[in-house]
Amino acid sequence: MPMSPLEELRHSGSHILATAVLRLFPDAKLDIGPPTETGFYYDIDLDHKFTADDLVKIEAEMKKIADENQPFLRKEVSREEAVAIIKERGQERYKLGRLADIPEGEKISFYQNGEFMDLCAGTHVRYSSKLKAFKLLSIAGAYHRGDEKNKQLQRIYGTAFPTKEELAQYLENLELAKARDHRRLGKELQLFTFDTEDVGPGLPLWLPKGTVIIEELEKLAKETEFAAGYQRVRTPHIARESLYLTSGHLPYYADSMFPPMELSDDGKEQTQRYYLKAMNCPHHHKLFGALPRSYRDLPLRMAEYGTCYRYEQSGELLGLMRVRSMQMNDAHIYCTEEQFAAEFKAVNEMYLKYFSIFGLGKYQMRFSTHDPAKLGQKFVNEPELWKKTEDMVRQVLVESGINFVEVPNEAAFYGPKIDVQVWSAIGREFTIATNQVDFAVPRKFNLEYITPQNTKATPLCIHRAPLGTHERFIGFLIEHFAGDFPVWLAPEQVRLVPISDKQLDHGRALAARFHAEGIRVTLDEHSDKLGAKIRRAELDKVPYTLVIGQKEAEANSVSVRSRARGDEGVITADAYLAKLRTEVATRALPEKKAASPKP
RNA sequence: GCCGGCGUAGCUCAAUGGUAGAGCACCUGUUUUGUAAACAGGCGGUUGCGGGUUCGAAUCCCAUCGCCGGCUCCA
Repeated sequence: MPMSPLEELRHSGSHILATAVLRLFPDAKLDIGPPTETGFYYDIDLDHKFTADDLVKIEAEMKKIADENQPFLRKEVSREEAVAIIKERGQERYKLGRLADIPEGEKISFYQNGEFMDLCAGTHVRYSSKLKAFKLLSIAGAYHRGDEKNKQLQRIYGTAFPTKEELAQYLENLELAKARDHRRLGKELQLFTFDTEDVGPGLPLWLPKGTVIIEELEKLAKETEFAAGYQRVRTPHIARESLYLTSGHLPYYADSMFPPMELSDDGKEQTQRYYLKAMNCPHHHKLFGALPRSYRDLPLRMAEYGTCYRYEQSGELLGLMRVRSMQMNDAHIYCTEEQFAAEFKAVNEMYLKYFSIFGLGKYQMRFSTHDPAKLGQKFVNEPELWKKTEDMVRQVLVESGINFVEVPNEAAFYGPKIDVQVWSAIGREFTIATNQVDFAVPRKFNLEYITPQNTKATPLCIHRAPLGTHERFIGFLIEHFAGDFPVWLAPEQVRLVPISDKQLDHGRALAARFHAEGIRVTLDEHSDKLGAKIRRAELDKVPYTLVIGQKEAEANSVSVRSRARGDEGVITADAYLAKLRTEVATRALPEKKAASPKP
């Protein structure tokens, strides 16, 4: 596959990086150095631990190599010659394995620049001097071949662009992305906090302002689900071990669950194990099974914002995006095979409706299927059901005209699924929502309904969570909107700013009125100058600041300053309230489009 | 969990072996302000926690917890 010019440049950057590393550290053993979406890296095995200082030196050496204007030369060789070249260069530790990956019959090529020669399919820029705008960014550990059983190598990341201006722009964007990092904004805007000492890592505490967002999201979900014929249920946060043995989760996921609580009843020898729930489905299955069900009850749609706990590995925690306690926009739809397509389609449509509410334009639907080689291990051993349900899902996707990519070997153990991936402002990729088919677990729970023929049948189950978890979804929204939430979600919708203390009483009366209308309003009572109060409101990212001076107080009007549009002039308080009510009720998006940058 | 880096006041940061400091925030007073920072004073730290070296440790060493950048994982 030919590389794009940018990929060629970056790939050449990684070769030049390797050239420089070998000049400075001749003992380095090279593994692999490809271009990435944002730059390039090279994986290196070396006893010496690279430091930040080393990066500076390596970068300076790379600059020299670029100035040497080395041509990149391609050389095709036989497998035997390739082995000889690798050995001659003392790079057999990883490169022989990489050579073995090249299928018999395929061309084996090396690329040479200056004294450096690397096993490489290509392609490259013609001369090293093409590499003008580049920068080494970081050092990280990376397992050889991405397998944690293998040795961990040192990975040096860098990036390169055709021009210095583009590089500068990229680096500036990285800085801008930091400013909209949800961890930083969450702290600045007082949305949530962590107390890693006494509460624990990965366990977010929601401050009142963040809780407003949670409750607005739940309101949206409840309205939407009610309209779509869902029923709400509630279940406990814990269950006995047997529940997860029945569901089959325990053998697959015990490592990801908090260790069980052992309870002994009244000093009896026998103990009971309780687990914090990591998923809601088993509880919901119990609810389905709690009553006799008829085909007339189907499709039965059971919804709950369920709280789950997952023991994520410490290194995987990341702000709100990866946490150990989470509340999920969960629901399970029990239906017949005939109903499946319509239900699955309706769920996808609900996703799209939500995405338009949040102005989420850039997303990717991933259709995850099973791997036949792993039936009975990673996936339940039901080859026919896999095929049947995967065909059904694929058909719904195609019929709905939804763009998707199909990824084998990533299904849930109980059936195929669709994940919705989005990209955060920092370019990180997240699964924000999921929609899964389950043809296996209902049977384990002996879930049945009576068919029109008075026989018993097991329903299919659709697991779906269009708004994902509060934690991840809000983390994403913070970055998506850069903290400038639409008015309906904004923790503080209106800030009243009196020009002087003389308008304080009027301000209090107005605040009380707005509050009585259900508006989230505050009054700035500081005795600062107007400019300072405006600044404070801007920094707090309040969508509307209403300035009240002598004139406004007398006319019962307000001077409206919109965060998105600036000074909008004076209107009566009544007229403003009417506009605001509409904006909230329609869940209007902010006018200044909060773009979420592409990865 | 693994590799590397980093933990100083609510926040952003300074102090490199010799008395822990600044700006912002907060509180008080003065000011009464027309669309992004008025002025003055005050409060605030067992330098993440625990050991060690030293006459003396924020600073050096060990251990531990946490965070950050990646890797692995992600129902």
